[in-house]
Amino acid sequence: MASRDEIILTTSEYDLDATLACGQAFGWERDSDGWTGVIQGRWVRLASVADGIKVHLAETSRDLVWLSGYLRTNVNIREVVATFPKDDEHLRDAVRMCAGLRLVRQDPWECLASFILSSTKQIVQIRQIVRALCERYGTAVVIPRGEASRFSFPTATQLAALSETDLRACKMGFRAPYLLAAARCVTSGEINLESVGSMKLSQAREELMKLDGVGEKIADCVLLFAYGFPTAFPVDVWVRRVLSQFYFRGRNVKPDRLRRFIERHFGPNAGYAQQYLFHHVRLTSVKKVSREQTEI
DNA sequence: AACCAGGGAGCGT
DNA sequence: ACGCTCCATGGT
Repeated sequence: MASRDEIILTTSEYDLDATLACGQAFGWERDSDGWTGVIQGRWVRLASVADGIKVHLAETSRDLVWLSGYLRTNVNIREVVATFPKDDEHLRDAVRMCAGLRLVRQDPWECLASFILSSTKQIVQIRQIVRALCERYGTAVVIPRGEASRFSFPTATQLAALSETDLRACKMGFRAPYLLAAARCVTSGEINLESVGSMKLSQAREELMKLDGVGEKIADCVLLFAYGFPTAFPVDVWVRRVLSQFYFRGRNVKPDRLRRFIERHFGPNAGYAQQYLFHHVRLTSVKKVSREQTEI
């Protein structure tokens, strides 16, 4: 049968907006027709519909495993949430407020590179840097007639051939040497990103942290957002703040103690819990700021 | 205009 | 182990 370029990916309890805008992936662009992005070199536009996600492709595709694998539409989010600690009302509130927020499964190199660029940057800026990087050094993908051109995220090999000055043209500042060195480590085989996925969590974290510019937080982001380690738990300023507020009466908690609390408290899907807490605190914080501004 | 951003390296204690 | 400063850049 003739395949069409528009399909429905059936799923439920999937908040596409929250999922693609929450700061786990930086390559998605929203317009009035939905979210446009590139997955494994394929242009795709996604939009929420009643029974799932409407998928618009540039080229026909014999199956959508590459897409359902990325979006993790087969994950039963209720089963995930059911593993959260029962007596944690803060987490329950966060889940309720962020219903439908999901974790996606990104390409390891793209995720690693993006989060190397993320340090001390706001999410909007990270998106800008990533876009510049794709447009300058990525590869144009096939797009439907009339659509704006899009580029895949540059491979490690593509970036390894560049200079630090080339990268700085994308406004990444002091992160440029980190990204360049990482690209060259991956290209030379000094680090094997594929092998990281089969390691134990602690070993995988150590492996990623061998890279200059990759500390615990960035390593955990890659382990959670690309490799799908379910207990990886990135702790950034927002998460530190919300954990302190919810579980330590707002006290400043030392890193070691915080790490032990996380491992004991959140259970086998701690990474999802982290994302709910992160998204929740950012939503409430942004709301507070805009309210302050309108009241003045 | 000043402040701060999904951090990390390189120090010193 | 913790705490501090610096790093480059731009958005609110």
